[in-house]
Amino acid sequence: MAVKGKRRGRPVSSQPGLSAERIIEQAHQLLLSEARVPSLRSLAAQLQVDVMALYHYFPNKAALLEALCCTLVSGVYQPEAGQDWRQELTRLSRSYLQLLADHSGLLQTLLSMTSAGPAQVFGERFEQALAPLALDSEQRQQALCLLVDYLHGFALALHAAPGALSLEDLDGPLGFYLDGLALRRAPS
Amino acid sequence: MAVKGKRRGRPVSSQPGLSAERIIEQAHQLLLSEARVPSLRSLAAQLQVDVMALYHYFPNKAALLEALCCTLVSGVYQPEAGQDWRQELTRLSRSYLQLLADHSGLLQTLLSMTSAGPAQVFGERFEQALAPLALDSEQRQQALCLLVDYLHGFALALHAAPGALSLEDLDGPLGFYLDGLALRRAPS
DNA sequence: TCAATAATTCTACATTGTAGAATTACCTTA
DNA sequence: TAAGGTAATTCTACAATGTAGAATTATTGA
Repeated sequence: MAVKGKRRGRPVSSQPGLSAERIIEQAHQLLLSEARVPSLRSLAAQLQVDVMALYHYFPNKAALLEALCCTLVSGVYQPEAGQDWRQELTRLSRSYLQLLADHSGLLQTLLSMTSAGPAQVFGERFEQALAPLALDSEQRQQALCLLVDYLHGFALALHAAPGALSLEDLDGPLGFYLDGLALRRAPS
Repeated sequence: MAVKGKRRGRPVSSQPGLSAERIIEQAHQLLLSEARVPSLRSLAAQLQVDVMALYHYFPNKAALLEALCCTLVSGVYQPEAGQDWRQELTRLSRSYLQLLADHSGLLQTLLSMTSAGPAQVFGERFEQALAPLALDSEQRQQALCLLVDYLHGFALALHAAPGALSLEDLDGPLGFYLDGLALRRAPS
């Protein structure tokens, strides 16, 4: 079914028309307003277009969601050099968790992307924020894994049991983590 | 549709018949063999029973999966008192992660259960393993959150990008975490 | 003996993602 | 300028899924 007996076939190209960008933007809005990944049908309905039109721009739903994920990197905090590393790492973590919480339906997609996604960017910026500590590369790697997977786990908990947990509950464990990092910088 | 024109209505009670236990056990086997949560139809097919028969034992699929989760607690390592806390915490974490990895389709269910599940049990046994450290309760709580959510995040990554990650990749970050804990026990 | 209740199958539906074909507009080249 | 190819769209259809509701048959308690 379509959007109400619209004329079939390619439309005249005067109107703005469909585009990958419009699709993604609309998907993003729906994701935020419904707080879950929209069905292709509801997405198509919002765009006043037949479902199958979406398939002209993306091979399948997963690809569409990946594309959406790629647009989210701007929400990841960019640490400033020269600032307190704890503060910068806290801001970075908060922004990333906020992003995950706002798009919790995308967690799976997020994690299955190997590059160019927010997870990747988080990793890069983590390194920047952590530079002042001058840890060796192995420790940095482990610290990153611990933090990023922790944040993913936190987001998952937030998603699975909403109400039982809130963003503020990040502070305690994050502080604990940061303390551990700090102790490591200055071995007695 | 059923299992091929089986006689309708309640069956004679000589045979073993269906039960919540049989359903859960079969679901568990399918979960392991297909490496994903089975559909109710495939589950019913294995049990040679109509799909709707399952609804006599569970109000819905989520409840069935929760019940399954409850049977998994036996897979969580029980720390022994008097042993090295690092070793015990490592064994505990490994066993829990293994459990999560073997049942990754259940992550969501796992986290939405408020009690009696493996997550709960992990928490309790974490406290036991950590007793020798004599941390104050706030630090214990933070340490637990950090670890458990980390493990959930790790399991999610394992699930979303299989092949990119393996269980051994736990060791680095876990060691990092344990070092942090150790530093905290003996403040200089 | 008979009514209630337990355990089951059958039919049906809404929702989802997606394949394949038909339709119409646009663009290039002869 | 006509024709053939390609781009962008709608339509129809299907399979998979969870689940509601009713029909059917056995068991049990009064």
